[in-house]
Amino acid sequence: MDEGFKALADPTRRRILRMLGRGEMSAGDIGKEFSMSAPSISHHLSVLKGADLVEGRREGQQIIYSLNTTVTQDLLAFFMEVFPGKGQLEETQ
Amino acid sequence: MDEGFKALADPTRRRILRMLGRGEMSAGDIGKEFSMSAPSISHHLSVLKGADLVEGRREGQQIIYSLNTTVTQDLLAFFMEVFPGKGQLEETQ
DNA sequence: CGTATATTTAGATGATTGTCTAATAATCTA
DNA sequence: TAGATTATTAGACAATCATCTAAATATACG
Repeated sequence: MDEGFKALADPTRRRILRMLGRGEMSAGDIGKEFSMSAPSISHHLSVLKGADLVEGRREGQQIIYSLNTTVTQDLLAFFMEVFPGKGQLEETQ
Repeated sequence: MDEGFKALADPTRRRILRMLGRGEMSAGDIGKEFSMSAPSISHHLSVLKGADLVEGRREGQQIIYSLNTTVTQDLLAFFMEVFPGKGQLEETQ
């Protein structure tokens, strides 16, 4: 879970997760939305993959990335433990 | 919000948050549960305070720390945006 | 096969981070 | 006021991190 939180600590990676939350994308298409070199994006994708937050599959020349929700529960569980009763967004005004 | 996620990226700080989730504690009592110098703990508390995740008040010689939930919603909102429908822990098996 | 396209890997570099010891600050009490 | 206790600040250092360019890998297509 440490890797999960570390992966979330970078704004570029959080933005990538938000993008993938709207649907899967190729590495290249992800990179197009950032003013950053392709290797840097590849590095971030690798960190996200290492944290099991995304997964990638090859499709021809491209690699298609999508969310991997397997560790989501672990991350949320931390919030529930620390901030009980805040998980349901009940008190969002 | 960036500071919030950065603050969560360290296991010592997450453990401090869990401890404070069970009730407020003085800096010294927090430090006693770690094999780490007092200045290091103080540094972590400062990071947590800078991220608005905890707050501290002086009480005599001690400084009492407690959770500050003001940014919890922002952090949770990120999860909701990326992983919609996972917030209620409905699918926890 | 040879070239173009898509992506990753390798290696370098500057910035940030976590930790430590030593010193400082704030409060209490005799 | 002097000494003890609690906690922070200052400064140093090694490790990690985000980024870059250059090179390598993988696939597609003529």
